[in-house]
Amino acid sequence: MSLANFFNEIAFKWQKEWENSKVYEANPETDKPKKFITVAFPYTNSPLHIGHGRTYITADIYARYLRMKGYNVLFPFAFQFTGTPILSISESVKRGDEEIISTFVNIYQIPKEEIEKFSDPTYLAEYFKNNMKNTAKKLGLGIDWRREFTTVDPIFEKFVQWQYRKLMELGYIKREDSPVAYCPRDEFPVGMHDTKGDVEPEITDLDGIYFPSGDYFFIAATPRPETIFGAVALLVNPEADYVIATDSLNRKVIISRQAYDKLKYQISFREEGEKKGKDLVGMIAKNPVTEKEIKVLPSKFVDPSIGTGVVMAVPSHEPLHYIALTELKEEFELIPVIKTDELGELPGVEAVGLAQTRNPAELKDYIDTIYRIEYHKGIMREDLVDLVPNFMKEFVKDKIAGKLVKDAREKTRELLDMLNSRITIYEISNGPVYCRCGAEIVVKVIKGQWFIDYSNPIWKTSVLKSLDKINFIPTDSKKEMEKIIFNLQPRAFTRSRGLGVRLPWDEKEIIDSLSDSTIYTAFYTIVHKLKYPISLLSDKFWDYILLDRGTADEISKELGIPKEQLEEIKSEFKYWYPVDSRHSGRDLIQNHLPYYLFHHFAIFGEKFLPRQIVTNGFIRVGGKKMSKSFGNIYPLNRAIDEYGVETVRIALTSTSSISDDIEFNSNIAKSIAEQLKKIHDLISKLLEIEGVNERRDPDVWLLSIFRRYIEDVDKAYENLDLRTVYMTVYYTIYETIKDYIELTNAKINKDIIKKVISIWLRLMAPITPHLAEELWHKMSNTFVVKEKFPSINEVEYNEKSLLKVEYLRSIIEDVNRLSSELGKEAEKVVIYVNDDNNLRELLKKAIIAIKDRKSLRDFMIENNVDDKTARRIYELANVLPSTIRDLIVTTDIDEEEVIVQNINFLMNKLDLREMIVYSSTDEKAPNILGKKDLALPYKPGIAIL
RNA sequence: GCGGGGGUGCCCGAGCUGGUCAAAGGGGGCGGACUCAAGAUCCGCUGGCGUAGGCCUGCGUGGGUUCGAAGCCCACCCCCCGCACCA
Repeated sequence: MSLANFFNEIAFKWQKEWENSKVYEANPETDKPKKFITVAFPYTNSPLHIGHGRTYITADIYARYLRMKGYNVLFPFAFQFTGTPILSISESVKRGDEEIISTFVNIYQIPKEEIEKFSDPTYLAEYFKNNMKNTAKKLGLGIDWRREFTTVDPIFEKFVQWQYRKLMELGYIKREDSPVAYCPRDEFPVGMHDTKGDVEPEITDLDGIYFPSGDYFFIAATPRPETIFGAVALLVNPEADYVIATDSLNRKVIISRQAYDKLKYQISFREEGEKKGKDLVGMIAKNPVTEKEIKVLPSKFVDPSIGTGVVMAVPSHEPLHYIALTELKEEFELIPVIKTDELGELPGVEAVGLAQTRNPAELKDYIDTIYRIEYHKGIMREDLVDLVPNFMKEFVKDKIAGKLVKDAREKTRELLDMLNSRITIYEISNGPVYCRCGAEIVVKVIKGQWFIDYSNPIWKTSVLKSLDKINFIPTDSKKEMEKIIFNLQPRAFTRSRGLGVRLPWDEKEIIDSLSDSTIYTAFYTIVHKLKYPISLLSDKFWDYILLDRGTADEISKELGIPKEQLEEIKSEFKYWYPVDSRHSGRDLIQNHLPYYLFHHFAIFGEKFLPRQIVTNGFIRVGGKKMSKSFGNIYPLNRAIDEYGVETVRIALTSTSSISDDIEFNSNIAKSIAEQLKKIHDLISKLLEIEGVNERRDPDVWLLSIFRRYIEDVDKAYENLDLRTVYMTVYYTIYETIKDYIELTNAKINKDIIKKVISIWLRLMAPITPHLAEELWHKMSNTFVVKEKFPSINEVEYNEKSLLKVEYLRSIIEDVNRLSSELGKEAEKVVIYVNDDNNLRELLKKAIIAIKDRKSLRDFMIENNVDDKTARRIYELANVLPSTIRDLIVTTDIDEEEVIVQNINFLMNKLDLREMIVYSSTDEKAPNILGKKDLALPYKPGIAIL
């Protein structure tokens, strides 16, 4: 049987037992302190993968730890159905999309006949919900499943709608026009999951500037509106088609056909006529700010599909414009607009000279550099004032000339707006991007899009302030969160399609997934008790339960729900809330977690913010972040089958610190599995050995050292430093017990080993509960997962015994090291112990001084020693094993006596024929190999013969 | 640009509350055992010099703090990730 199967059989057995005994069903117990642990729930568009696993197992470990520490722990779970991807996948399946279907077949091994049914989005979501739930159970997550729900449950919809009516009342909802990526054929906004090759469409904005030309206006598109002062010509593509259209002010504008086809989704244009590009050439236009007359010229560089197909030429700052104009052999002016220290007066001209090329592709680096330097370091020239007509001079002088480009750009826009000469144009910057239906994605401006106003200064400030009340793990995540919240902008929170909750006041809109999942953790506390007709769950109901408004009598009368039931539901909410620890992946710091805090604050106020937020790093496979495009998604189920539950639980959570990414691969998993097997076998064997009853130094040493382990592991669990827990519990303790067996020559003390194993199993129970349970039942009939976490009071602590054994171990280690280095077996060993009491005292002082970070100089002055002695003693303090170093501060032993008492033990252990101990101050003792002089306190001189 | 995380030996990768750190663990390489042989498995070695617990070089580069720096501080170079309506 493989190791994976071996552990999985154990695991599944105990999972059944726990379920039968309802170990994880939590109900309010008013006399017991509670802990409420939640995780960010999964989106049900595919099975759980090992990335989910990390967050869920971490939370599970924490929940188990807290339960053992005596808390009443609630750890619930639910499923996110809301969102458009499920719909997109479903539609793709219906369409027979090979890419999607093969993902399900190859990565997730889903049967074909199931996939066919995915054309029903709800079926798909349900299918993956059940699949996920199964996997969660297999993982051993200790969840109270009575409280599971999905975000399309009618009760949940009621709950979310209540929340949004509250936000509306509070004035946190607003409407604005908003650009989105849009498929013109399907007629809906698209995201990454809707595009061919899963490309996220990115939107940038450009400025369209109106240049009057007789009865017409050319609209030139530019990313750098501030260079308008240097625009000395307009360029059009002579081969392209242009459209004449009227805008909302009834002006006749000219843009390319391709631009028109895209911009009609953003701006209300009405097509009036058509012109060839070459027919536009020769027209005279006017620069709207300088009012200079400029020519319309032909250039093949102008791409009619970019911007508006009309370009304002600024040869002074744009190398390509300079090239285009010089090639036309036209006379033109060079008007410098921006000055910088790094670039010359006319960067557009200079770049062409420097690059020694007229090829646009080769000039790209130069152009990027000019853009970057001018934007970040450039200053608008003072003489711009001379270029503009009188009525503009004051504005240009005050707001633009001499100002940083960064600021002047905004002011130039203002100027153009005052002249009614500017529009904003949106473009797909990484285009062309195609919809799965085949059509090219465009940008559409949605009129009156609903927004949540996260930029509201009072709301934002309150949330920022309240961060101090929350414990962040890792601590650095708080800083990150602060910055994100500080920069948080209003968020468009509704979509036109997909599964989810309808917006209560605009029922064709669906509240998007991140926005319906902001206070849903409150829902867990009561969902299992809400067995009422939907119609009864009015706003008054929620107000009473969650906000304590109104009286039970009043609500009971109005809704016909018994008063006692209302009171019970409310008190359950009050018992569990707020969340004590919220767990998620690190990526949610920039969206979900801030929203979670904003909404909690808005609805409940500061008192119900989560007490702690834990964010973990990602899981990498093959050195890369898991993603569909790398094809390296690792389903959790597969990992469990291949390596076993306990191995997966460790590999995904405990092999590195919480903020770091974890690499998951078979080598690591295998070595963990092997170690677990070793532990299993060792404990099983120890429980069978007869053992002795006498109590010797190594016995006391073992107990004493376990006291330290309890302390360390307890603290590590509390801080979710699972790496330390893992190293200590699964390796250090294992080695310690091996050492103990060695030290006692396998004559173990029965009671002591039982006690120590009991502690060991309880220390490992949060991380590997199944293994712990299996072994625990060899000693007891109770559930280890419900036992108390070990306390240091369970074991005696004797520093002297500790030091004695550590000292003997260090001698054994030293002798072994020396003899292996010499390449000869030790037969006879001579040991010199240093019993110079002054030196001992000094050493003790040095150890304390080092701990207190005292400088060498202070140490010298305080103890009246010279530089050389001080350095030597500092060095000695370093050389000592850390356990000994710590112990001799508070206790000491007579080295010679300890060795003499244990001389048989040492000789036995080292396989010696003879062993002699001398004191280094004994003048009669021979100085073999000069080792007598080498002896130092706790670091004896050793001669091997 | 802003924000986050990094640069470790032939390679991957731990360590990063300063001291058993010449630096865990793999992999690769070399040598050995087993084998007719190959594979698998097991053992040893894998910076240099030394061969009595030592010295030198060393954790991106250059400085600094300290009795002591891979770890802390400063500067520089380089790499990766995120930046919104997407779960």
